[in-house]
Amino acid sequence: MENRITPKEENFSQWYIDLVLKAKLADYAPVKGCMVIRPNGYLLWENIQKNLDRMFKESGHLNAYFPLLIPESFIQKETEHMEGFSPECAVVTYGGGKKLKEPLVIRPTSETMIWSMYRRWITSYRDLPLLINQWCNIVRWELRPRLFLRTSEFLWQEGHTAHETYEEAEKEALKILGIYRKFVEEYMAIPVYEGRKSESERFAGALQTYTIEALMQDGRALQAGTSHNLGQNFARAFNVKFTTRDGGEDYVWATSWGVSTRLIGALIMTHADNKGIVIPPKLASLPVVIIPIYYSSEERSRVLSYTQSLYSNLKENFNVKIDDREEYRPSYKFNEWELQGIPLRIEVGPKDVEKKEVILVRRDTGEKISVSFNEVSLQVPTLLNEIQKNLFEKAKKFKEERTFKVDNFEDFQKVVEDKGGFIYAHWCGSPECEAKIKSLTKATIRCIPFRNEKEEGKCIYCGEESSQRVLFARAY
RNA sequence: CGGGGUGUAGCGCAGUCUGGCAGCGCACUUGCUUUGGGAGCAAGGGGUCGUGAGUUCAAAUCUCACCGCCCCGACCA
Repeated sequence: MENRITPKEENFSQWYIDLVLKAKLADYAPVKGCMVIRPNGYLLWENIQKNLDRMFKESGHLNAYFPLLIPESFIQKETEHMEGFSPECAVVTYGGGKKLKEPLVIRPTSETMIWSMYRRWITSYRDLPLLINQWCNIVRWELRPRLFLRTSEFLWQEGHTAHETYEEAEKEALKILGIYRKFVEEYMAIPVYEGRKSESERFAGALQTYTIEALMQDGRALQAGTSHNLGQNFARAFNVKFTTRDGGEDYVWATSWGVSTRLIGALIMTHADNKGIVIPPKLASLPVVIIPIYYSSEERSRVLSYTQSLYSNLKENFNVKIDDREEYRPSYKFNEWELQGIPLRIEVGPKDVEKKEVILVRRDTGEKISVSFNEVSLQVPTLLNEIQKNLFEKAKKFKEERTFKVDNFEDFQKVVEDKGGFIYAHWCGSPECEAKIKSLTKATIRCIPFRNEKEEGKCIYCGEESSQRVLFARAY
C-alpha cells in the first residue's frame, strides 16, 4: 500500500477521505452510503462518548434505550416532523415472511417513539423534569455520503427531556448547548460559534434550534452539535399532558439534542496535517508512545531495560506503550504513530541512555526536546497540556482570521468564492433573502450568534433595515 | 435523477487506440545484510482482466447489452 499522504492543499476533501482510510479509522461498507468504523476510529468515539456521558450524568441525565423500529403512523403524527424526515426514511415492509400491516420506519431520530412512551410515564408535575439520553444508531437515507460527516447510518447520542414550563425547557436546551461547547472546545480543541438557527434551518418540529458551528481547514463550516427547544409540539402530537402544581392540566414542554460520530470528522478536518491525524491529548487513548532505537544486540538490551524503567515511571499516570516491534525500523514507527495522531513520542537510543536523557517529540509542532530521565514524568504532563492548549489556540486563530465582516453583496460573493470561512453580515430576517443568498452563493446562515452586538445596518441582499449581523458560510 | 470518470493481484495503476505468453509499484512470504525520519539485495506466492452475449484461428484489447463504484450537482433537522 502507498503510505504517503498527498498534501491537503491540493484537494482537501480527497485528502480527508484518503487520510481516514489510511489511518484505518473507517472504511466503506458494502452497503452504499454506509461506513464501517474500524477499531482506531471507534476508540475516538469511545472517548467522546465517555466524556460526554459523564457530563450528561453530572447534570442529572440518565441513559435509556428505545427501539430501532418506529410505526410509520408515529412519524406522521407531527406534521412538520413528517415533512422534515419522510424523504430520508428507510422503511421495513416485510417481517416474518409477510407484508406488514403497518410499515416500520428505521428511526431517523427517536422523538416520536420516546414521546409515545412519555405519554405513559408522565401524569403529574412530580414526574418532571424527565431527563433521558440514549446512545444508538440511526438511519437517514442520504443521497451523497461522506465518511464520518454524512453517512446513511451513524452512531450518535440523543437526549430527550420533558419539563413543566417553556422557560425550563429553554434553559435546558441552552444548558446542553453549553455542555456541547465546553466538550468540543476543551476536549476536542475545536473552537466554535454558538447561536440559534434561522427558521429555515431549524429542526423539523422545533420552536428553536441552537447550534455550535466549527470551521474546517478548507474554510467550510461544520455543524458540530444541535439542541432544540421543541415547545409543546410533540406533547400535543402524542397527547402528553400533566397535572400542574395548581391542579390544572397542560401539555409538557420538550427539548431534544444530539451529537454524532460526525465529531470525529470535525476533529480530523480541524487538526490534521500532511503527516496525518492529530489527536488532542485529552481525547487520546494512548497519549504517549516510547520508541526504542538500537543497533547491536548489546545496545538492544541496554536500551530496552532503560525504556522499561521509563515505562514504569510513566504508567502510573498515563497510558503508555513501548513500541518494541522488531520487524519495523524506528523511522517507520515515527511515521506510523504520527499518522495515528499520538500526541507525544519518546525516542530512546544508545546516546540517550549514555547521557541519561530521552527525546520528546510533539505531534502538533514536530519539536524535539531533550529531557533528562528524572524530569520526564514532570515534562510529559506539562507538554500534553501545552499541546492541548496549542491545538485549540491554533484552530481559534484560524477561525478568527477567517471570519470576515462584509457590508455589500458583491464583496460577500467574492469572499465566499475566494477565501471561504465565516461571513458576518447584516440580514433583514426574511427567509426569501436567505434562500436567494443560498442559491446564488451556496452560503447558508450558520447561526445568529449569542452575545451578538446590536448594530443597525442594511440587509446584505435586499438593503432593508437590519438590527444585527448573522454568520454565513458554506457548510458540509 | 442529470453531468463527468472508472472497473486488470490485498491496495494503487500500466496494457485497450493498432487483437497474439497477464504486467509494474506498494503490500505479503522466506533468507541475508540493515536499524537516530517510511531500509537494501535475492528468491517466492497471489488473477473468473466487473458480468453476459457476439465477431475472430486467437479478445483485458473490437461490437452490443447489463452491472458496480468514484467525483461534481440536486437532497441533507
